[in-house]
Amino acid sequence: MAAVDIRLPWLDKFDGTFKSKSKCRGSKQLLMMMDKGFERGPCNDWTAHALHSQGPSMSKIAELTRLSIEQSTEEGSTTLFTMERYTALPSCSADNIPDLDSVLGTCINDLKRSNKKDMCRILCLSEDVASWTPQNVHDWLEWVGKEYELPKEKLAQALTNFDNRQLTGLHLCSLTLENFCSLFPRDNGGDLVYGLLQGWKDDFADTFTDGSAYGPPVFPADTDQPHQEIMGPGDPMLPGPVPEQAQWNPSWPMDSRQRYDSSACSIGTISPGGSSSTDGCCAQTAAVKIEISDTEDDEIDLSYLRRKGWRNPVPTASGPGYPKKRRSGGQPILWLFLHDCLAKPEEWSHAIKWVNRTEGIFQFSSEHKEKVARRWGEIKGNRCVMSYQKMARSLRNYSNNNIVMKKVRRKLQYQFLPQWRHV
DNA sequence: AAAAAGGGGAAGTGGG
DNA sequence: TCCCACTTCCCCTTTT
Repeated sequence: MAAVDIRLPWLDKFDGTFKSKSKCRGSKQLLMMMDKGFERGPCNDWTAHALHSQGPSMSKIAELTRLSIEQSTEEGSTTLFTMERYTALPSCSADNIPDLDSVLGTCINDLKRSNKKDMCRILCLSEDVASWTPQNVHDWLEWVGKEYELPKEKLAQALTNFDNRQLTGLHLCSLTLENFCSLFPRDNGGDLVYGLLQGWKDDFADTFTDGSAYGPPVFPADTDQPHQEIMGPGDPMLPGPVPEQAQWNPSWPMDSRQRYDSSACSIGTISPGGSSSTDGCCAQTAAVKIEISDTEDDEIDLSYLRRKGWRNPVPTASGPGYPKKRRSGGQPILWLFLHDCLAKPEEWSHAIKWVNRTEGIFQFSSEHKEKVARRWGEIKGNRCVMSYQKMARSLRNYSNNNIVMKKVRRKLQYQFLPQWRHV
């Protein structure tokens, strides 16, 4: 097997000296080595050299870190893994050995944060979305539009919509996907922008925990509070005093209006304000619908997403990772189906449940995981009975697209990546 | 050592 | 015809 040298180009931004060097074999040893190599503190730099016996895991690392692998030298049947000068290490202890995912995840988040902080400086924005003025909202949308090469006319139209309503950052935080897309249509890239907004909020959420902004997530499953509409009364698009409940509440994604008619086993369109029934043959399962206009005239080329590689760091043979447009009547999507199961703990918690809702980590039950799989197979109308093994194969494909990752060394645990933690 | 879980290549399927 | 999002099969590795 060829040696693989992974270099993190952006690490050149960091100064510092190496603090530890060691070698090991196998993932466990790698983690232990990391544990020893890491030291608490804000600026520990390190170099880790590990000899892996598993080639595929290197591909996974590359996917996780949006890196390309350059094969360099042969070294027996091992793979050489190199990382250099990594800063902002997670805390480590004997009881809390970081796994590679979390370490690299921290790495990536630091970079994203760094970029966003730069962008905040350039645009004179607060990192706290909730404190943005209407002008800040305008500037941010404009920047996103340019950064992601959204069509100019469509962007201008959306900017006008936001400007006319003088929406502040707090309003922005409170918008449901549906409401957001009524101002910035999906076909014009609204869902992309909304996803970015969620990622932006997620990345800085822990910075603003005093309740002044969007506070820590509260989920229906975690509380006895009923699901509340988070916008004020009347026109949800109108600015004005935002009620206390208008803090960002990730319960938004499970708006009951965003469900597809599972009895038809297809993703349909439900008009805003309407309701959908989950009665019928598939009543016990309803995946979250993503409403997509069927109007061909309004369709735009979504290749900008592909060019930017958003959510699809590593090109795959099967194409980019951005969820494809689905027309009314399209096929159900697995990760949406899982979201829906997770949103119904009273029905599914014995088979699948959140381990950490904030982090998007969920787990299948060893005993009842097949039930989820069977249900999925029924919804898909498969010829054969769906098994967990086969469903898990599909889930593993999601790792190519950075939608869902397997939690390393956590049996039956998976994690939605930030953009996909809410639907 | 055995079972369960994890992993990935590759070909197939069906809808749009 | 092509693309996408799986599905299916198979076989190997890792973990428990």
